[in-house]
Amino acid sequence: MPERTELRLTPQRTRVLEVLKAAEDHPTAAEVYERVRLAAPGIGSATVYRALALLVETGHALELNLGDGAAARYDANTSRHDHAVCERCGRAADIDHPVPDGMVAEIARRSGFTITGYDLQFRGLCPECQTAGEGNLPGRR
Amino acid sequence: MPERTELRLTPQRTRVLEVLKAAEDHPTAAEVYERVRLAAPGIGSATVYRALALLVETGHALELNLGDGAAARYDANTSRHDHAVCERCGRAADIDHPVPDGMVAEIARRSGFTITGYDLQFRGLCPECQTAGEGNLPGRR
DNA sequence: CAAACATTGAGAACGAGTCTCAGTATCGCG
DNA sequence: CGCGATACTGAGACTCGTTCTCAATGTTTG
Repeated sequence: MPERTELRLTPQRTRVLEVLKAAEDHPTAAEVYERVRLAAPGIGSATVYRALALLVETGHALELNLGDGAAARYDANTSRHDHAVCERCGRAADIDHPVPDGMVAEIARRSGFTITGYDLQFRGLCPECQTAGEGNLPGRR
Repeated sequence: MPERTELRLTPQRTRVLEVLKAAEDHPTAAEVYERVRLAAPGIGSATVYRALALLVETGHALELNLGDGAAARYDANTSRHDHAVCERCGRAADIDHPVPDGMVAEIARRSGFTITGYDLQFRGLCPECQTAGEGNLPGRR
């Protein structure tokens, strides 16, 4: 895999990376763009999208696909981890419990695919929503 | 739990369901639309999208979000299974190899979530794209 | 310094999907 | 059967997130 490692650190890219690192949540590209604009109003969306792609490519960020047809989310925590997504409030908890290598190998063997990775999200109710009962969900579609 | 149970089986909806059931692959909505048009040239895309949403809602089909901003895909096989997605051509193969219950229980215990299910997609290269080398990808952007 | 190359911002273009609207089909009921 | 209420349809305009194009600007290297 022709991994790209080098990246010219322009002011724009620095800001994108800063926003990502400061983010407590897992912002979408559009959200990153919004936040970067606060600090650098003149920046173009194309630049932010390009920067994000570059950061992912160079291993400085992860792109998460949390299903649901939602837009990809970005995460400056580049270590491998999965998520448990609350079906009620949308909160995502980090899960650090990889699928066993043996299972991946077995699936590769059966399917004929060369497996380079996987995305795994658990669905359920977070502890808060379990106790909160059937009341007030926030404005999730 | 199924909010909506009734569904009027119009000719258009019947065709959409037929196409889905006949599909060996996991067509996107746009592909379903194309195929339905072969049999019913006058049909509108809105009708197909509406029919697909309805089929998913009534439990006759599954909607797969295979990540990466790709279009949703539909599957008339409504039993639990996962997918391996080709990063090159987008094709999805069925994977019938569930995550062990023990692992799910362990994750529930550690995270405090009540886990009701999970979505798992493997990424990689399908057999065809492995042998096809770096040449001719289909019209994937 | 100058040519070669990389990066940028603006906005056009794109593709998937949704919405609106007027017309048509179907249903329920007297 | 007749008729009004309701559901469904097709066309196409529209939205939204994202990518592309391109001229301008910045940076590197010889």
